[in-house]
Amino acid sequence: MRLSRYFLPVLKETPAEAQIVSHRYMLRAGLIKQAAAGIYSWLPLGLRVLRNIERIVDEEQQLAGHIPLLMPTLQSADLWRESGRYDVYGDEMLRIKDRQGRDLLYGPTNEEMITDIFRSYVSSYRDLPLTLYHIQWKFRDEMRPRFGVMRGREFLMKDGYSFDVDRDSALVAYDRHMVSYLRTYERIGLQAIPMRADSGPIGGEYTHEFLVLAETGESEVFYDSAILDLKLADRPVNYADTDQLKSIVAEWTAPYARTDETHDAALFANVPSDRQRSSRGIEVGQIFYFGTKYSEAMNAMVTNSEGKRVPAEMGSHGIGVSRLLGAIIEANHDDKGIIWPEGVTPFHCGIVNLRQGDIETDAACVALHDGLVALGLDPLYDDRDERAGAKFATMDLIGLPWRITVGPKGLKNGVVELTSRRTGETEELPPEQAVERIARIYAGL
RNA sequence: CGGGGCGUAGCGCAGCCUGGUAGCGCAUCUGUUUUGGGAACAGAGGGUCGCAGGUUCGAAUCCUGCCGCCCCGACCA
Repeated sequence: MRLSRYFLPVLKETPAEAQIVSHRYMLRAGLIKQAAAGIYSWLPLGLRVLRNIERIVDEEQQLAGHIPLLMPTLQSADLWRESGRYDVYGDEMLRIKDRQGRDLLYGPTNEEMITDIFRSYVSSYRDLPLTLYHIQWKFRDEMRPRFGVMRGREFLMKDGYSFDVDRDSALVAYDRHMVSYLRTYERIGLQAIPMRADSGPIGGEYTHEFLVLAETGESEVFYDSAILDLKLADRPVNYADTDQLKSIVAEWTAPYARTDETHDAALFANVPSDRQRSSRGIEVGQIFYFGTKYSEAMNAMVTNSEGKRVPAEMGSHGIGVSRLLGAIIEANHDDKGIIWPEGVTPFHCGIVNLRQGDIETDAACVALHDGLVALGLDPLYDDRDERAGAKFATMDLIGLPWRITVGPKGLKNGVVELTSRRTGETEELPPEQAVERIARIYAGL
């Protein structure tokens, strides 16, 4: 993509309303534009990142054997009356009337709708286990939206719902989700720690929140630093192997890690003192086994192997997709701008032409650009007639992890510069090798 | 929803207290010179001062109401 042909409205000055770094950079780098309190338009660059995250989440869910579908944003109030939540949910639910005076709502979550789909078609344990999920916009009319997409009213979320015939099998679904979430965050380039969460009035210990450590996080968290060393890395995961799932979950839930909601000072004291940590965290996902709350209320029954009709054992599991952008930036930035992890970067690398208009330099940039595109990569070529400083500032702000700098001086020696946004390290090498290097970096992703 | 603050050019702001027909920086456009880390000079365009009403000869400025946005709190992926 040529920058001169793209739509990238970067801001030199920080908009007054943005308080935290991720919000400021999202506005300045032209990722989003606020449409109303807690509601945002996704500009081209922001949309690219959002789609990348969505794609990774989607791929990992399907690897885990979960089935995608798509439910609407608008829902009829009837299902919510059936579950009893229409009156309970309160002002956070955006309620709408259509022209016939029927009560609709903009879905804040989808337990009712998925339970209705499930009960319409599934009646036997032979069709289980089943996990259905979608990635869809939600609306929760927060009292106080803030921090940009970290705490918007409209947000994109992957929400999945597991259905099983009994508790044991539902807990396998729970483990499967935890493993798939660990893989997802790792691919995105984030360290998200599963922490024992508060299960609320339903009770039970089977809920974990995934938190990204960041000063601007809204939750206070306490953990054993040993958990930071855990990595799935290239470990092969077989989702059919419930023992493997269980052992991975055991590994990640062994070190102490809790939010202030569930924090237990006595237990925390057992952690060796040099490993006791407390900090702030951003919640980017939650898994939750809640049993038969909705299946009983909405009569979602299945026949088990003994011929008995039992309510389905359910869990709901969410990843805040749009919120992840904010979390990624909070965890990956410096004073010049964003530093995207390779897994989600909107463009694989930037190409900076230091002498736009110089025939040889222009030709070298185009050759680099086309060479990368031929390998299936997506470079952003800054072909504006600007000074080097302005071009570098833009590249630093929008945070592409790699930059190739092309100028007449280097070309005289047959080299271009390859610079890492994260480390700032620069290496001179022939253009063809720069292309190969970029290709190799992205090969496994 | 309670408390506080803000709304003036695309962005960041001054002017308001003490009323007299709108200004600065950046950005934009034209031209010239420039070009290895946010260029210089010259010129130009762009605003019903959030909306409505009131006071006044006259309102960005004073008064009233409304709308929007931000911050702190209680609630949340």
